[in-house]
Amino acid sequence: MLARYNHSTRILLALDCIVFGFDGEELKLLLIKRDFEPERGKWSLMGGFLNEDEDLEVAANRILYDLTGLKDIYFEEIKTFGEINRDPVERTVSVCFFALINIHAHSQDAAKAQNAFWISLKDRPDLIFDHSNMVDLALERLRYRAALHPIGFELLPEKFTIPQLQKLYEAIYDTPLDRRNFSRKILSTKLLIDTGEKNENSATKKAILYKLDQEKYQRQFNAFHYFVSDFKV
Amino acid sequence: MLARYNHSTRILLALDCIVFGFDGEELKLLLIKRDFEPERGKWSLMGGFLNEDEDLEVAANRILYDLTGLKDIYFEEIKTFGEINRDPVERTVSVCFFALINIHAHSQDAAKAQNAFWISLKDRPDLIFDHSNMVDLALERLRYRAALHPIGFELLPEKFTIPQLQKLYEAIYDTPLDRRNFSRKILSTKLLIDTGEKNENSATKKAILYKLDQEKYQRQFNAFHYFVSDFKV
DNA sequence: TTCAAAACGTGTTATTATGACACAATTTTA
DNA sequence: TAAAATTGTGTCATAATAACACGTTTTGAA
Repeated sequence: MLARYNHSTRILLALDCIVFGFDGEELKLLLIKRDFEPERGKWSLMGGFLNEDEDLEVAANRILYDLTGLKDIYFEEIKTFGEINRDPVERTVSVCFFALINIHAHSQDAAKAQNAFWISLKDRPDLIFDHSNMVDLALERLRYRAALHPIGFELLPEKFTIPQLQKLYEAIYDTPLDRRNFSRKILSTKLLIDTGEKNENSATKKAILYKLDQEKYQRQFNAFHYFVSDFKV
Repeated sequence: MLARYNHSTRILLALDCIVFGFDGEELKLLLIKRDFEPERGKWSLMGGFLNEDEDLEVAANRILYDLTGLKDIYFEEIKTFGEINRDPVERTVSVCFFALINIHAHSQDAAKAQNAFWISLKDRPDLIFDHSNMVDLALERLRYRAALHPIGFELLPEKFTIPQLQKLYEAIYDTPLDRRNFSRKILSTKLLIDTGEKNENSATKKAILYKLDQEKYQRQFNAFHYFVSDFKV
């Protein structure tokens, strides 16, 4: 054994992830129906432990990949939960983060292997440990971020319409938004490119399909936009 | 030994804290001149290890108390740093947070006991490990938060003038602000109460001393205010 | 074939917020 | 007593916002 610090407490470090998805109508969570101990049969977030030879960020990507089959997922760290008794099995400190994915793009097989299911936010069950608190905080953070930064696009397919984007924002904030003001706001960011196509799935007037200007998105990511202008955190 | 998870990796968990202070002119950091190993003689952030019987948040308060003699300090978690080789002594994951204190209110004795000194942000030395990255991130986060939330008050004494507050914001963003627009902005929040007193230390026109409307501050904390309206994150 | 219903795209207007700038008042000191 | 520094308040043109109206496209029922 090499040199070590003279401090006895070494702790199991977990990561727990809130995965948000959007089906066009509602905001959803990818939750695990546990077929393993502890708390078998109950619902929880997807999680895992940090390995000895693994960066924390690498571990987060690994856990997301195991759950969704996707790489390069958008995620943000939220908070590290470290109450003594948060895990009844053993003292565990958990680094918690949320991820945004296109609900139609992930691997069904990967989700199935983890016994994971999409659950509407409005129907969310009680979760084990402090996972419900984590979801509360994730939702708060998502609202905070999405009000100012264009992260909502991460939840949509490559091509999307402005009404779809609006429905997403309405789902995130659980509030109706004015169609005309929202459209003006979004278009003023110049982040959207008209693909020339229209949404053929519509039963009424077909909406214009846009795609994100990826280059401008990366460049302007940190500029405030106030997507939901009357939103108070 | 009670039940444990079947996972071998248990890790030393550290906390590192960026303490910001403001002396009326410049934004400063409370840094440690290390008289202990490792990296004796170099500069670092104040830190410590999480104890077995201690909540993470309690540990953060303990570390801040040991450094400043203050309780109920304003602090926010920033990020958990978990790269494999971030600490050359032993794998250590560090929960990093920043704190804001009134530079004149803390205990000189406590700081002296920790060999801590106030260093202007502009003169900041290289720090050990990844502590310089932590400071960068803390500053970014402070700017982000202070642009939208009235946390700047945490750095000032109980009674302060609007010009003092403006100097603080100018120090945080390292940019000049328009005196008249800033004043209008701040007063429009209705967070300031005129104490009826004036700043007797001034060599010219004495500015009005205000105090924070604590009740309204707590209530409105999460409302956006855009204190620095042309600030881009 | 036509018309009603639903959803989409764009425009108008009053109000408020912002950014740039001017001027008068206070205090100390030369 | 006047100059210099600093503070408090005001103005104005422009931009952003919130509330609201109208015409267009598309489907499907009459």
